[in-house]
Amino acid sequence: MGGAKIKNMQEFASVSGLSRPTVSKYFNDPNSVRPKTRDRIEAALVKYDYRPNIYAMNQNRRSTKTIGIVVPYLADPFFAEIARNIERRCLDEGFWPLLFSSHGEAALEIGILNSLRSLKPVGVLLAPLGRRSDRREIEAFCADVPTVLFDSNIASVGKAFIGSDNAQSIPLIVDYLCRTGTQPCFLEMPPVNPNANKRRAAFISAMERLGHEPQIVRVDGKTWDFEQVGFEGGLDMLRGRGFPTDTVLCSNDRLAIGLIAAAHELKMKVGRDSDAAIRIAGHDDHPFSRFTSPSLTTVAQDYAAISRRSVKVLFDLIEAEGEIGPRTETLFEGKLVMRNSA
Amino acid sequence: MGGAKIKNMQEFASVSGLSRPTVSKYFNDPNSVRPKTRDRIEAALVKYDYRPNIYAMNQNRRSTKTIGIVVPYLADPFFAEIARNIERRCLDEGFWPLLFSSHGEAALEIGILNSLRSLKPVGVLLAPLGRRSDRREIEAFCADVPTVLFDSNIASVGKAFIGSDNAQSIPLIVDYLCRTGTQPCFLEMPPVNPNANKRRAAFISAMERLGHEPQIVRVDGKTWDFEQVGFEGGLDMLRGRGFPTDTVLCSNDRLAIGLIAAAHELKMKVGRDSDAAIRIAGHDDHPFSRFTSPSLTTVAQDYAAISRRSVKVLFDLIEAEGEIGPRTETLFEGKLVMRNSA
DNA sequence: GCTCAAAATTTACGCGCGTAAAAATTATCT
DNA sequence: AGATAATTTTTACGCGCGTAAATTTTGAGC
Repeated sequence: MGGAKIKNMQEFASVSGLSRPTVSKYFNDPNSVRPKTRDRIEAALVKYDYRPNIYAMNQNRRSTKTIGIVVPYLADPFFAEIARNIERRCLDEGFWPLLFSSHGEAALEIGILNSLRSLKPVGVLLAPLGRRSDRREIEAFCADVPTVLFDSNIASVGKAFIGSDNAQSIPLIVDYLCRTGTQPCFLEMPPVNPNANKRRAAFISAMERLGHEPQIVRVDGKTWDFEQVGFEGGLDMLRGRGFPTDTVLCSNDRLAIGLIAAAHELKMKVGRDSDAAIRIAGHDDHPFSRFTSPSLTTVAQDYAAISRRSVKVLFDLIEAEGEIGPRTETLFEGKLVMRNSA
Repeated sequence: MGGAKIKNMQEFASVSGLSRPTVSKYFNDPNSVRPKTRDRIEAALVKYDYRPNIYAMNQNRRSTKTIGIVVPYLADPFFAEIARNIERRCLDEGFWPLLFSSHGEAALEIGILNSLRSLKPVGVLLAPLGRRSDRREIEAFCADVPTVLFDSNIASVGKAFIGSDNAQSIPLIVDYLCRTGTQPCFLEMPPVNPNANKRRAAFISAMERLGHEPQIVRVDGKTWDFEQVGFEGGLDMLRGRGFPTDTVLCSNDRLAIGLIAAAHELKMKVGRDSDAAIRIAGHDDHPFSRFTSPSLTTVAQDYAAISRRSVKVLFDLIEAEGEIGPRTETLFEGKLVMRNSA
C-alpha cells in the first residue's frame, strides 16, 4: 500500500525493475521465475497492490482457469452441499469455480451452457436436469467443452459420469425393510431424471428376488418442490384407500419428508415401534433427514466420494487435454442409515 | 449453421456485408442500428452462429454486465431461495449474475470479494457473514464497487441495506405466544450476525412491555449447522433442567427444526394441543418449516420483497453511477405464520 | 429536386496482456 | 578462467474488441 496506483502490468513491471513479460510469467506460474525475481515481484506486490486484468489475461491465454459447475436446483440442499464440496476442491487446485443453477428449467440450463461457452472454461461439471434437458443442446456443448456429468446420467454424453449405484442401494434398503417388518411399497412421482426410473426398476427386481409382488404408488407433481408433492400426494393416499402396505419406501428423501409431514398431519404415528401405523424410508441421506420427526431411515449417497471423483476425473481430463480414452461411468455404493422412521 | 466457422467480429461483419464497428454497436444494443441493418446481422447470426468474445468485450467496455451475488451459506435453503430470486431478476434485466457462497468462512468471503474486484462487476449484492466478517476488507471493497448489503447489516458499509424488521417481527410472535399460552423463553446460539442480537433485544423489550420477565437460553455451537446446534442444545436442555417455560421461541427456524427433532427424540409432544408438553416457534419461515412434525409456527421473512428491493436499489445505483444520495436502510415487516408447533 | 440536420457507418487507434523468437544472463563442467 | 548448455529476460507482434472522431447516408421540410 501507500504507493501510487498501478494501472497495468507495464507500470508494475517498471516499479519492480523488471520487464513486463517477466512479470507476466510470474503471474502464470510464480515458480517459473528465479527466486530472486520472485522476491522482487512479491515485495512490489505488497507495496503497490496491483492485480492483472482478468479479461486481458483470458483473451489470449491458452486456457482460462475457470471451471463451470451446473446443478439442476440449488435450493435443494443436496445439490448445495455437493456444489460446496466441488467448489472447494477446485479452489484448492488453483482453479476458479463458477456456480450455476438451472432452477429446474430446461431453457435456463441451455442458457447457462451458452454463457459458459463464452467463458471458455477449461472444464465443466454438469448435473443435468434430467428428463427435461435438451439432449441435443447438451450433446453439442459437451462436444465443445470438456464436461463431466454427475448425479444424473445422459447416455454417452460427456466424457464421464459419476453417480450413485441405485441397483445396489435400493436392494439394500428393500432387504432391510423386508427383514424388519412388512414388505415395502414404493412411492414415486413422475420421474424427473434417470435415477427415478432406475430406482423403480431396482425396487421391482429386488422385490421379485425376495418373492414379493412389487407395488408402486405414483403421485402427481411436476415441480421441483418435492416435499410438497410428497405431502399432498401422501395426504391423498392416506386419506383415501391408503398405501398397499404399511411400509413406504420413497424414491427420494424429499418425498419422504413430505410424506412424514402428511402422516403427522393425520395423526398417524410413523416409525418402527409396535404402536406405529406406518414405516417410511427414503433415499439420499438428505441433509435434513436427520431432523425429521421421527428421523428418517434412508440410504446415504456418498456426497464426498461423488464430488471427489467428479473433480478428479475432470482434472485428469484437463491435463490430458480432452483425450482420456473412452467414456467412463462410476457408481458409488450407498450405505444404509438406520434411524427411527423405519 | 452450415456456414464456415467465424472466428472474430471482423469476419462476421464481412459475411454480413457491414463494418465491424457497426456490428459491435449492434451487440451492445440491437436497437442502436437501423432495422434494415439489424435484420442483416440477425440473418447472418442464424447462418453462422458467431458470438463475441466476452473477454475482449469486457476489456474496454465502460461497464461489464456482470452482477455479483454473495451469500454466507448456500447450503441454507433460505439463501438458496433468495439467491434464486435475485438471479432471476438480474437475468430479466439483461445482466449477468454470478453467484458465490462464503461457506461460513470469513477468509473465503474476502477471497470472493477479491475475485469479484477483478471481474469488475457493475454492482454487487452482498449478504455478509456477519460477526465474523472482516469489516475493514468489506468496507474497502464497497468503496470500490457499488454494493448493496442485504439480510445482515454492517453499519454504514455499502450504499444501502435491505433486511427484515426484527423489532417488528419478534414482538408479533411474542404477542401471539403470550396470548395463546404460557409466556415464551428465547432460545439462541452464539450470534453469527446482527440479526441474532436484534432479535434477542426485541424479545427482551417485547416481554418487558407485556410485564413478563424475559428469559434467555443460550446453547453452544459455532458452526453453520444450526439444526445440529438446536438438536444437541435442545437435547441437553430437555434432559437437564428443562427450559424456563414450556414455550420456546427460537432465534431462527433452523434452530427450531433441531429443537423439534430433540423433543421428538425424547418423546415429548410438541404443539398447541392440550396434551402437548412444549410449544416451539421459530423465525424466518424457512422453506422446510412447513414440513416439520408438527409444522412450525414462525414469522415469515418477506423473501420476495427483500430480493426485489435489493435488486431495484442496486439497479438505481448503477443507473446513477454510484451517486445515489445517502445510505438507506429498508426493513420489511414479517408476517405471522400460524402452524401447529405453537 | 434541394438543403440541412440527424442518424448511421467507417476510419483509426488503443486497451492490457500472452507468447514466440531473439538476446542476455546464469550455471555447469573441465 | 573458459566453453557450452540451460535458464531467464527482452523484443516485437498480435489478440478481439470498444469507441472517439471523421465521413457518409438518410430523412424531413420546403
